[in-house]
Amino acid sequence: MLNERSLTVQQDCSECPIRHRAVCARCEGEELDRLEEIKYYRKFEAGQMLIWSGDRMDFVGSVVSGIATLSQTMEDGRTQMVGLLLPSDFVGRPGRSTAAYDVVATTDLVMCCFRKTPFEEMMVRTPHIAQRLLEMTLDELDAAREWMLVLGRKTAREKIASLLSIIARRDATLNLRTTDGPLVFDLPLTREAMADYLGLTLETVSRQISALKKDKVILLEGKRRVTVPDMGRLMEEAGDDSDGGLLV
Amino acid sequence: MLNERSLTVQQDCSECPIRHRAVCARCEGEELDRLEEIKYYRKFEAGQMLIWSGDRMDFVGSVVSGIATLSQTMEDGRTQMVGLLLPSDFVGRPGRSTAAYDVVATTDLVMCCFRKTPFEEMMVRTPHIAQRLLEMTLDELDAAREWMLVLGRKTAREKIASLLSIIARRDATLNLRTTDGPLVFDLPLTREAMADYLGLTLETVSRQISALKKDKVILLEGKRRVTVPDMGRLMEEAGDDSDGGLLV
DNA sequence: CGGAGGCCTTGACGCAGATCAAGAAGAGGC
DNA sequence: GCCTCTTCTTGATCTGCGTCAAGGCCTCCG
Repeated sequence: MLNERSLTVQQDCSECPIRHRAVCARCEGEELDRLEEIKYYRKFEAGQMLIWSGDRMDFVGSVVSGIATLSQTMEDGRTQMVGLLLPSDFVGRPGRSTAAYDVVATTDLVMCCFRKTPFEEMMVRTPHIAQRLLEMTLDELDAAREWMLVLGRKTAREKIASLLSIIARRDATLNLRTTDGPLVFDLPLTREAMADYLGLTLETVSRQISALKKDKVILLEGKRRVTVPDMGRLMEEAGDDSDGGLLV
Repeated sequence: MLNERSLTVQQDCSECPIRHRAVCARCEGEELDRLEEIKYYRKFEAGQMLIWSGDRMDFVGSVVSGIATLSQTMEDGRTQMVGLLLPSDFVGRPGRSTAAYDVVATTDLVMCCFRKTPFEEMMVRTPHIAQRLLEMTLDELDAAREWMLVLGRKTAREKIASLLSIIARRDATLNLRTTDGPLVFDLPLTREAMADYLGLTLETVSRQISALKKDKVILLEGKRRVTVPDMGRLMEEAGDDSDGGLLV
């Protein structure tokens, strides 16, 4: 168990892979220099808990690489994932001192952190940061609302298809693929994490994935590698209009 | 049917009931004067559709009085409410030209509107607006995530209790009541709207309300007037910790 | 090589909530 | 007053998904 280990690495902002999508995207010149001064990196291992709901938060930051999940747990153990944190996503809330959710790394993870107080001070003086953060927050709000429809009204099969199509689309944009060929990607989540995201049990997730495979909507290679031969078909299964996909 | 009727009224910002909670909350002096210049009021009737998902949006604004709902509908008619708009809540998204959701007035409604382009221009020059909007958006995001737990993991009874406790708490803060006496309030939603919010059918909503009444968790006077004799009890039924309520 | 522990799949069964259906309770309108 | 329309309640039945249980397939480690 290397639990509390969080390594430090260094990197120049100008070479940062999330430079133009993260909270710093609009900053240039002096603003960026100032951010560069106060930033520091932290590295986490797959499975490690970054933040416990209710804990004091003394930093905020961006995911540089890897994937983390945001989730809530009830006293009796029922848990619901409320967000998926991908590279460039922002963690923490300026103006709030304790964390509202559990944050767990599902893969090895690198974060670019800022101590909260200096960051908050900077936000007041640097409108570019607040503007970008507003834009990102509005996108997250849209994603959360889209997900409310999934959780509230879709069947188990539609839920799985929705999740797969989101991951597929995201993967396609990250890797700059065209959407007309068959898509191939790896599931970044266990069946249990998928269940927590979708409001299902892991058995139901497994059954529905098997069903989609049997019906040739997807192909599986091992348990994690998915091929989508026809994206339109998958989106039909998700119950979405095949034209307008709102989510990132 | 007085469908497209939208009356104009006038009011001074200094006497506005939402002056200190809406998007304009942080503005003073010249900033407020400028906002006052470009604002205009619109009035809608209960049941009227303010905005259709996909429509061009040429304004943004704040709910001054009344209640509206934000919802999404699938092609086959399944609908999910994704937000409840109360006085001071903001409608519309700067930087986006079409509406993402349907907005419907559930009671008579007054909105304080700004044409989108002038508002966007003002936002760039007036950090106080963007700051306040960021704060409000973060609150909404928290509310949406809280609701994801309700939709994904709670039972029908817990869902109803969750909704009632949110409405009760909200009503208590608006009317400055203490939380220890019995609370009385009117449901602002039909059973069907509650079902759309909770991801249930209206029959299930009706049955669970009857069950909570039978178990003396709530008392009913007519179909809409609710009394909560013991708020702690209601929150237990909602599956929440009886101390920490995160929602507004 | 064999055993242990994660992760995943599949089957059998039960139940919470959906669906279908009938009718009650109000609120207007005439 | 009665009629109509909307909203709500309640009952009977059905079904999708949860629950419980068994076992398969990895990978890691001795």
